Amino acid sequence: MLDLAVLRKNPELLKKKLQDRFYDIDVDKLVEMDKEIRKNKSVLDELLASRNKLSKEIGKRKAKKEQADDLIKKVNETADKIKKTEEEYNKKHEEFMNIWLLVPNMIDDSTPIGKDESDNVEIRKWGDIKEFGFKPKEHFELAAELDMLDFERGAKLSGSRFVVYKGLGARLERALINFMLDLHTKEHGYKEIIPPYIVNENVMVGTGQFPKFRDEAYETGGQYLIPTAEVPLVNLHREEILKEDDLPIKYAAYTACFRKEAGSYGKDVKGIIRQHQFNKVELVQFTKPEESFDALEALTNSAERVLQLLGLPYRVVVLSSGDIGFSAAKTYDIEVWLPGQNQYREISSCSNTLDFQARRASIRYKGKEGKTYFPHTLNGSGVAVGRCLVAVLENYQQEDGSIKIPEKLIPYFGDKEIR
RNA sequence: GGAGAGGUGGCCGAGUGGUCGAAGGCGGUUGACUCGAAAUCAAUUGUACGCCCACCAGCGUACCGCAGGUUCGAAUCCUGUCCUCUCCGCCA
Repeated sequence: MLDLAVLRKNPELLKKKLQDRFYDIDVDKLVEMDKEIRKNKSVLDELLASRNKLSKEIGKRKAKKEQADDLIKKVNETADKIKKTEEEYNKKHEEFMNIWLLVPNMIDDSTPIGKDESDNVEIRKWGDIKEFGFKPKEHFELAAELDMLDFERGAKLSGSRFVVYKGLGARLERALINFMLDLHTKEHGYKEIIPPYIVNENVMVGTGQFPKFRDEAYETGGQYLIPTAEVPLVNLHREEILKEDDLPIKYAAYTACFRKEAGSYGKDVKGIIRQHQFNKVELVQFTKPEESFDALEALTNSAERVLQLLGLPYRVVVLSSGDIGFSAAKTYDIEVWLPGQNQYREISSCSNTLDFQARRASIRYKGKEGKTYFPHTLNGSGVAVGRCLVAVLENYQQEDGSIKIPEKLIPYFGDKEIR
């Protein structure tokens, strides 16, 4: 949620920012609605004030055992008007919020303007792309030969886009999770969290999934399966006022994630690149506003270190205005090199949402002088575990179809190779 | 799943229809004392929205889990709902 001050003081800026994202929202109408709501509020407050005053007067008279019928009559005359004004105010306010919650964050000036992912800008590359003396296979071919992934049985149990990890496949996934969590908690200063996987509706609103992306979420008994640990981690401090000294707060969590992937029909149908359920290690930070962009760099670097230590080549791109997510002002995607696909694929997405989520979830902190502020929230994958497993398989495959395990992962995996 | 108790400000805790945004305590902040700290004393200390002025400030409204209702007036009464705790049952 944006600061209403933008709407009141600089609607032209908001219009431009929405245009950059190719959003079609009637800003003038919002300005008009906001004005009307404030007017209503003033009228309502005055009515209530006069009622309160009279009621107190009645109380005083009754205490003195005096008649107050004339005052009661007077108050009763305004009762109808108060009710009507209040109802109208509530209705208008709700109408306004229904639209306001659909307004995306304003992109930062460093976010390139562009219509989609083809306008993302490469920032840097890391690692040497290995020359194979043979045609590298895709991960699902390798996994099939090594009996690591079972798509048929995944489909039997749960339908398409579900998979069963088997044997060394399951072990490799688990090793990656532990490796990542240890790295972030022991070396990057994150506190490990195991959050609930099912959350309430307002929690989904807090991080920006709802109301706009309701179709993406699995619902269960009026609650929702988390599409990312970002949701419970950011909302951990919803409706709280933190202390300035508490910041920055850094959380890391491994969770399964659940997404309906509506609208991605026909995309990535083979393998585990796009699943309804997948594992992810997530990083979240709460920072002071002036520190959030430095924190975004640090958070992205922390995610990159996972790939560096595993020896997986990648590049970092900054997302364009047409590709960036709803809540983010600036986002770096980390794309890992997949030799089997012969292309870079997203393995992490690191975003600064500024105070957008903090406002939605009502997360504040009290500064040293006693004023309350909204912290900035950041989130990033550190990294997507399934896609990381794909990257390990494809980058470390040998001509005979076996997989070498990256040096740093061996203590976690317990073997030097899979064959 | 059954039975009972309870949800009040950062925390503890009083308050059962009227000057209660709410006693008291703890904590926080500021000042005095002190070379400094502790102790002590004094003052101050909720959130959101709106109005007004932006030097400090000031005014109004709402909020005592949440949503309704009764009433001139609700933290207090009524209804619904959510949550927490205790005991029993079940269970990883």
